[in-house]
Amino acid sequence: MARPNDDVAALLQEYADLVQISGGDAFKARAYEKAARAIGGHHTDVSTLDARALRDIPNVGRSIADKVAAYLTTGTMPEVEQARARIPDGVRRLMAIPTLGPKKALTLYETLGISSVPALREAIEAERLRDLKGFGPKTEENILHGIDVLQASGGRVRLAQAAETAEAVVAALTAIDGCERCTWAGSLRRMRETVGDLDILVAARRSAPFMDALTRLPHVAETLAHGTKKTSVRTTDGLQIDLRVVPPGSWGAALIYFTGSKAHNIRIRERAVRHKLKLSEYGLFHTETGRKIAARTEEDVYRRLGLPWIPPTLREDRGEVAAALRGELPVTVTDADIRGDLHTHTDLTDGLASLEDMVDAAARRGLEYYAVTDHAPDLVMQRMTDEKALAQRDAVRALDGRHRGMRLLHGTELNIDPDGGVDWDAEFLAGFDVCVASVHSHFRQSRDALTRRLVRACENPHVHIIGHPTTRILGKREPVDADLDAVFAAAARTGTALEINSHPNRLDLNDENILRAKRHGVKFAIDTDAHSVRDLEYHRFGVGTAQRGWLTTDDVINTWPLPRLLRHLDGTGTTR
DNA sequence: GCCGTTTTCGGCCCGACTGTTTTCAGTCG
Repeated sequence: MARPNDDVAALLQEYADLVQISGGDAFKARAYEKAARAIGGHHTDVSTLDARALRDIPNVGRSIADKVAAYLTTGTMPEVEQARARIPDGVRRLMAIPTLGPKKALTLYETLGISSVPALREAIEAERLRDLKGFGPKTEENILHGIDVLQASGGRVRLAQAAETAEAVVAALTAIDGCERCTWAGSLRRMRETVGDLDILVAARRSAPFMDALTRLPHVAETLAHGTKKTSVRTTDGLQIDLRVVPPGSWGAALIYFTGSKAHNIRIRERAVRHKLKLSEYGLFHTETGRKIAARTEEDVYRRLGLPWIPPTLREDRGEVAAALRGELPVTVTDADIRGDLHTHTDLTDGLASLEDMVDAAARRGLEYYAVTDHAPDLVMQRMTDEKALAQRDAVRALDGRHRGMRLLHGTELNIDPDGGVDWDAEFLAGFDVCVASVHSHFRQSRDALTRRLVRACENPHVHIIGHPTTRILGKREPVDADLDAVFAAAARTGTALEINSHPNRLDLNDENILRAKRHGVKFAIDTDAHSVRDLEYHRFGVGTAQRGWLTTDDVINTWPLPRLLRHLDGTGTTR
């Protein structure tokens, strides 16, 4: 279901992992990793490119280009197949456990025959790792904890993957004769950060063509159920898709029902009962007469319940029904409200695309301002220097004006050091239009130290935005343990915006933290943290998350017109 | 395996932290 680029990227990454595990040339593994990343982030669909054109992608040379071209024709890559035959896939999956890399994975496989995450947990609990060289008690503890982190996402997939699959399914089903309406519902429509399974809804008079079509879609691995009202399949990447076909007259009621959340549905059903009505996926009915009084659209159903239409992202039973009744439903921020991006990278540090390509792509997206914020020197591996930063500033200034209607800002993403300081002194920092500051190291300091560190970063007058404030990575790294209320208070006091990082692996701050921060009076920046042209599309996930946090345009600084934004940036860091 | 060139092979983001070990390997960003 994935796009060809992602498909190929996953395959190359898998090969890189297998090379690493089998102790192959580390530089070869690195080369495959770089090619995977380059292809994953490449803007054109690689299935439209031949071997020659593939070689124009940076870090893709003759060997990989030929392999990819052959794969796109034949559907297999022999080298990967051979590597798979030597090392079970479960061994590779062990590497998904934080703190467990290729060397430990191979040791576990070779000495104990462990080739799955559950088997590893069992082995640790049976104390079978005790005699293994290089595995002490702390390592066991870290692995067990890592498994917990990994499994906390419980088989749920991230928003971007779910959205991509859903879009493909909806496109396929919409093309079928007799399709009156088709969309996704469920937690994807509510934009939860992870999605357990996809709910697809079709309005049509006959269901069979849609049910059949679903089972025949590419990347469908198995059919779990096949009926007239509901069909369920599982994709090759393990995502379950439930399709329901409803009569067009029930569309609105069904959409509400299958969008959820369950708690929201219970809340509005209770309201129906109090009005002597009954709400189901088929419609809103008079309890006594059984007469249908609304069902065709969501608006109709909500209206007959005495409510305005409630955006799906608010339907979590967090007080949205009460707010709606008071007429105080927030007018939440939308994709169209986003005027700029204040956190992006280029290939000067770890981005994939050049400054020019990123800027052109931002202009195509209709942004009114765009900040380039490459990494600062303390993140040593990025090899940033004062000279490079200044040269980039000249390049940014020179490019400004290339796209009428889009203003370029030169910024940086600073590293918040263990004490809360950042890379450059005040004088140098003053030269940037916008400074994002983020934690990139020392994630496991004490709660007090982390809190002080983030508060101090907020108090730095040159820091405008705290990037990915909790540093969590879904399924990989837990949020840092800081007193977030203290951080939120400091951010509000100093006018430092907190980022809503839109990358689907981060979504940081998350909805619940946004709600808390907003109560402190914090302002937010919804940024993509784009490392490639394609990443610029991630804004919608950040916007969805912001909606779930009840944010309006007044809360989000990059929905503001440029003059207001610049005034705000000028005043940041001073206590008001 | 890629890149760049000093065109035919040498260098490849580099440093810090952790845990295990007793001088360093593995993992991470």
